[in-house]
Amino acid sequence: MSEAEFLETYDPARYERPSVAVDLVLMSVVEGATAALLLRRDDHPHLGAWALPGGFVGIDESLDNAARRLLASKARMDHAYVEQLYTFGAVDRDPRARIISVAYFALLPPLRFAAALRASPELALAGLAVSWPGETGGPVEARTADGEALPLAFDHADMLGLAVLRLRGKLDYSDVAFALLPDRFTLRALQDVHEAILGTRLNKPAFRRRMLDGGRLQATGERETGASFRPAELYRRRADD
Amino acid sequence: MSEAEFLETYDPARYERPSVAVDLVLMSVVEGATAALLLRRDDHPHLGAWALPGGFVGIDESLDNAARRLLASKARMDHAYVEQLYTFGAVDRDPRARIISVAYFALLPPLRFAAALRASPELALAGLAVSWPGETGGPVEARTADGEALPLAFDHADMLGLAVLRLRGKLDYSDVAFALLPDRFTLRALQDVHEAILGTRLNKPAFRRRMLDGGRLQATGERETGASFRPAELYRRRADD
DNA sequence: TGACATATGTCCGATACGCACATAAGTAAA
DNA sequence: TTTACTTATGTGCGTATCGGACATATGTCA
Repeated sequence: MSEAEFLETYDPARYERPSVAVDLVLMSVVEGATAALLLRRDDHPHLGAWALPGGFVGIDESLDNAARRLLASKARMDHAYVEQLYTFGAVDRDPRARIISVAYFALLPPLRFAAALRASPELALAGLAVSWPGETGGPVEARTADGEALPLAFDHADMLGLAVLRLRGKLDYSDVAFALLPDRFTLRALQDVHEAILGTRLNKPAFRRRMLDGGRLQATGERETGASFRPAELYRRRADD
Repeated sequence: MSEAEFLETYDPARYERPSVAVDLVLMSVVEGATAALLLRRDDHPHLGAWALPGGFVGIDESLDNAARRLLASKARMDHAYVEQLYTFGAVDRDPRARIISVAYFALLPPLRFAAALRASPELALAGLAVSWPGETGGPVEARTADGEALPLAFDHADMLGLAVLRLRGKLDYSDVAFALLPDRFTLRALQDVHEAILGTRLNKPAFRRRMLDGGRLQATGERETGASFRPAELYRRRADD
């Protein structure tokens, strides 16, 4: 039997299949704290709770493309840093049906994040309240700017927790921090991003040394404007070799 | 409309659904090198190529349970270290149909690995030939003990590559190395596991200091037997506090 | 011109690591 | 019994890195 003949006789309908969805953690650092964009559910289940933007994966669409399509449709964004997080497959995670969800996260610099928020009025900004230190892991709460807790739908608190955990783990050896900053930024702004993600304060001289010796930064010779004190030099991410 | 009423009217069949499978990287360290268990395909597609053990996810079965079920059925094993790796969702990754595969890896100590190999004669031991240094990432080749390359089916070379990458990344701050060793082991055996995973040689006194100062080891007072030279002390993993 | 706030740079002590080397403790051969 | 041999175990030293205190630089603003 040739491969072509085999394919004609293969019947994938023999197995009952689950639905597959993608959920998207749209992250940024706003005023020194990590934040994500949430959608208030106006349908059952979890009516009134807050959920990550998501949608079902098309039958002719890769997982990565589904994530990018959601990024474009929910946040009117392209060219963001997008990475697959984890796949959630508990049987009862969605009471409607058996739905397996592949969680992705996307990193947006502050201006794009704010623009996405303006472009889609149904989106709300939620600050992430991480109650565990370091790389412990666990669910993460969402709060309004006033500190009010936003109830999260499904297992989305776990998705937020994994996003924070992944960011913390990749901070030292990848370029995720740069994806959360404009093209040009000061070392102080870079340190603010690190501190927001890690949830700790960092020693300033040591941080500067580490970044400058790391060779991933390039000085522009320009300085920030608008400061009422000595303006800091602007750096950009060095192009990959 | 109550949530119960909503659920009655919800129709998941509106969307055409992909099949969801789990593939399992059964890993160990054998004779100083990383190895995995492969299955020779006797069906189309990729007839004759080598594939990871895998299977479809039952409609009433969580992803984690599907991975454990495969571990039990393919390797007659339970109680192994099992962790989700990544979900592969390219549209054309399987010519039969749209099949999304959630890759898991399981870590087996050498004796269990050999027992699984004996218990399932259709399984073959494949050495992993990692052609990239450090945390670069990329596909990984499988070889027989003679060095002969085993052609891999589907995107399974990428799954093997991700398993190696994940192991390298977690080696320093997690207990994955202990999952690849018997209950009692010498520092030399622990170093061999580290070197096999990292693909580099490590400095012996520095490695010993790092492990002993790390506080995750507990000396047993016993010594290895059968060596024709000074026997090393046996350690065990310290119970979590 | 001087106060002020932050940026930038320097110095010092503590710690971790690579590495060379010394010593210990078994087996096996002389 | 003694000696050679091999690996385990321990020590000392130079180097790199980091936290932290401190000094200096450079802008705005009164």
